[in-house]
Amino acid sequence: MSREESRGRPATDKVGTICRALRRAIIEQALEPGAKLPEDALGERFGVSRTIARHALGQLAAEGLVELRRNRIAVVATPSWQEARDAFDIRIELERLVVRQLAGRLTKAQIAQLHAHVDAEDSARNGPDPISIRLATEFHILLASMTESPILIRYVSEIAYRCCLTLSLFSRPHSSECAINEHRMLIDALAKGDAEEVISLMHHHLDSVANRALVAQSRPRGRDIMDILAPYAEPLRPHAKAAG
Amino acid sequence: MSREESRGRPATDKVGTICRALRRAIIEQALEPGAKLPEDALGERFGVSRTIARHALGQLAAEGLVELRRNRIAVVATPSWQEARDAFDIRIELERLVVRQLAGRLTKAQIAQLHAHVDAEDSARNGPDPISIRLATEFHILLASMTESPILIRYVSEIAYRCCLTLSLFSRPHSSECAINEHRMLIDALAKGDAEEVISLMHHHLDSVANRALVAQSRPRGRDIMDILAPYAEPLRPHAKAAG
DNA sequence: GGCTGAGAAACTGCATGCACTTTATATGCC
DNA sequence: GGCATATAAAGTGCATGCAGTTTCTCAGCC
Repeated sequence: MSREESRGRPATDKVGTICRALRRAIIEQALEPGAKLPEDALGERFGVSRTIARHALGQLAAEGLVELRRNRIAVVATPSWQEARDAFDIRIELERLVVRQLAGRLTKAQIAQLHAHVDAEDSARNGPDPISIRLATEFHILLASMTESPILIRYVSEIAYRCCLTLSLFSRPHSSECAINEHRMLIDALAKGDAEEVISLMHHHLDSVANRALVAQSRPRGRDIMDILAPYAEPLRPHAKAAG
Repeated sequence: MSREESRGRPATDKVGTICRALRRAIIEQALEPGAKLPEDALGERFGVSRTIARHALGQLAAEGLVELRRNRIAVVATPSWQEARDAFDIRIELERLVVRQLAGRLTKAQIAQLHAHVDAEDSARNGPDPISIRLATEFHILLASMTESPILIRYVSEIAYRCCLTLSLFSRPHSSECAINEHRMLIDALAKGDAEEVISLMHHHLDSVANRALVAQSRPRGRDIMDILAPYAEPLRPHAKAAG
């Protein structure tokens, strides 16, 4: 960890800056799913050229936060309910790896850091939903980052952001108390070092989050018109629109 | 799966074309880890401008196949032994999801397709190593693609490619017979539908592959000089080279 | 009034050009 | 000859410009 600072903040990494900004805006729902992201506007806003903005959009698309359609304006991704479910399934497995690796191996400083983060979640509890959702997400990313496994960190972050995005789509007014409590229990179990217990707690926790959010395919708020109307659609005439 | 063709082959997707080509070249070891990838050369080779080549490199870097250092020529990634180990750990979990979801749910056509692929692996057995490694990797990707879960497919593909890359770094002359046999057993178990058995088989299979490749930190062939020399380094003088 | 279609505006796809950084080469010095 | 330094070559970082596509706007028509 000496000369490999590669992922730090290399001098003036404009693309990275824009990515971070957009990522945050998206998970805080400042940019809702479906929101348009024209290269020009982005570039102008961040004081760079379209080239850079475009590159950043490409990265975000690779992470699944942005949808890129040829010759069309990029938009914030709107995951389907099924994709959300899949994302959570994957996330559960990945975070299982995280806690398995971390159980009983955290330093005092790290445990303090985790507690501090949950404290922050606590203070934000009565604030706007998006903020507490973001903080909850970042708790998991903080956890992952303690594994010091770059690959695991990247995947957990990515999938956590994606889940965060779907939360904003499907979740009702967010109820964060229980989640915060579960975070605290998680920390305690990690400190105690009982791997089995931690894994079970994490599984239960993520399952709860997913279920609180995705129960019964709750009305997909910003979803595509075609999907929303699907149950209402009477077969008029085989109109051969997208028959392929 | 009607109007969402987004990831198909949109008209003339130059970036995607270059990505696919490079990806394949990398996992077939036509481009070894550490190989330089100058934007100019790439652009010229594929008949596009640097802009496009650059964009493609960005995507591959996001996948972990390419390393991008500011102001320096991009190179094919050289994962460390630890990263390789981590990658396989993650892969095991992801592929567990795949087979869990697939057990007992494959159509006859799909099973035939899988058998056909293994047949191809068989024919390539006496050919060059890189080809059989690639085919073995693609078997797993084929499997993943049958889940029809875009997220899972993407993650499994990505991690499989990464593992494939590390195989080329650490593996001794590749011995593929057993892997092929394990693939066949996997298909049979999937067809039979015993989820537990399939999961166990897959776990064992991937573990074997990882161990065959990564035993005892076998000499990292193309690794960084500094790492190779680390065990030999005597503390000369605190030269304050990269003390930060 | 509502629908259709032509033209304008807005955007993306991509190549090219210039400034700056790194790397390779050659020169001078000891 | 061996090492440091200057200089050229190669390469990246980024902005800009043009062509082609999509989307918006509004006049014309039923």
